[in-house]
Amino acid sequence: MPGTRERLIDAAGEVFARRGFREATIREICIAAGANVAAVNYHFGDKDRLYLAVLRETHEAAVTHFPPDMGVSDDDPPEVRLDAFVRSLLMRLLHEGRPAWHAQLMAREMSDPSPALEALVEQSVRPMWKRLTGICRELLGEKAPKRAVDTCAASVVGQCLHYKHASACMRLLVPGLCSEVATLASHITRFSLGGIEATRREGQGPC
Amino acid sequence: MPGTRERLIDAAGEVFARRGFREATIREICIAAGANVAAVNYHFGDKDRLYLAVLRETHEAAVTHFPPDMGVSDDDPPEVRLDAFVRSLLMRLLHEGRPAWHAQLMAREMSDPSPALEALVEQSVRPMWKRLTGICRELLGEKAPKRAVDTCAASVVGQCLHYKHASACMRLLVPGLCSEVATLASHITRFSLGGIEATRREGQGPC
DNA sequence: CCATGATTCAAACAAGTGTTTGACTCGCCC
DNA sequence: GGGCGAGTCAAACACTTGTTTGAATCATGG
Repeated sequence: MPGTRERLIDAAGEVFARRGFREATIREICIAAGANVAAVNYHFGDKDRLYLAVLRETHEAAVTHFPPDMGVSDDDPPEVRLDAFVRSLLMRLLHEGRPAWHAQLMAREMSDPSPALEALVEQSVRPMWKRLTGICRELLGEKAPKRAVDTCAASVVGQCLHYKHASACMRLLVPGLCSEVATLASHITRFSLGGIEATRREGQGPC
Repeated sequence: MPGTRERLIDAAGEVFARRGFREATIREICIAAGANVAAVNYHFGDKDRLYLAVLRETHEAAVTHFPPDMGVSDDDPPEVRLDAFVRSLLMRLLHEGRPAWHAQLMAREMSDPSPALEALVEQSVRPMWKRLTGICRELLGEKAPKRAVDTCAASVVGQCLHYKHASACMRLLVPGLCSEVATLASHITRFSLGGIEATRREGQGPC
């Protein structure tokens, strides 16, 4: 049985990912960790610093378990790297268990920011964003305007995050749609490649 | 000066849209409405029924102010109707003020459901979903599998909702991107038409 | 074995929440 | 004017939240 501090981070990761920072209660976390309510204050100071510790802790677990490049190299064609990016993000968002906590915490921070958002964006989100915009720029061509690159990247991550953010609604609307992650990833990649190609053609003007 | 009941619904619409059902407090709503805390209990019974009243009230304001067809007819080509759908949804989500409350409440319900989600889906979301899947089916061709129709529709609304759900994050990532609604709508329409076309080609298999 | 510091515990605390109460005010009809 | 019902109000209630407290327990080195 690991120490109380580790059990608290484990339990807090699960509860924060499932209920969000505000909805999660220290009592629920401590019960799940088999610890006393005062343990959080003793080991971390307060709820905020426990949350920051969880963000720091889960970051590594996420990148090692779901490498953002999924094993493809920077020399592979951008279509392959886009597919790897989508597949990695979707798996992080929809998987269950510890390695998925970090992406789910990021998704929650986006739709309901806590004071930790800014640090989280700089630490975790911006590197992924840079990777994605790099892929998009390659697909759009070097002379594509920055705005086209950004909106295309937003379209890609918007499709992926939708299955997390609106999962409760989608389950009611189209039962069973969110279950097959691999199929969803294939669709999003194909859809996005088509969308990026259409954006590229538009930028070149009529010919 | 309208009656207390009307002022409460007005204030509650603004507060619920901005803070969500759980984060909004009766006291904040009552102060904004210039009413006593007991007024909610007197006029609506409890917080839940005030929330339901707000959902009912704002629904009409939304559809009359931002008609989902934006004036285009069912006989217009599906490309035009898709553009109208995207533009209408995006304006609802990103505008400020009373007519936008309903869409923002829907967006909040999706990412953080309250007991009212199911009723809201049946009343407001499913009709819009039916309209969108109809457009997608037309673009994909009649023999397109149901799953392709659903995933394409999800890709379209996912892109739109992203600018609402992740607005705090996107503001940090790409300042200024979320400001020009009309440009965003044009991009999403073009991107989606390209994505749907790619999905259609895939469905027909190699030729 | 015991002293000392780290850790745990039940209990309490202060602040905030939705809700209820009972007195009070106001307008209206007989 | 008097009674009456609808509406309003300050105050309190019951409950949950994060946090603190001070004693009890444990572990470890002398």
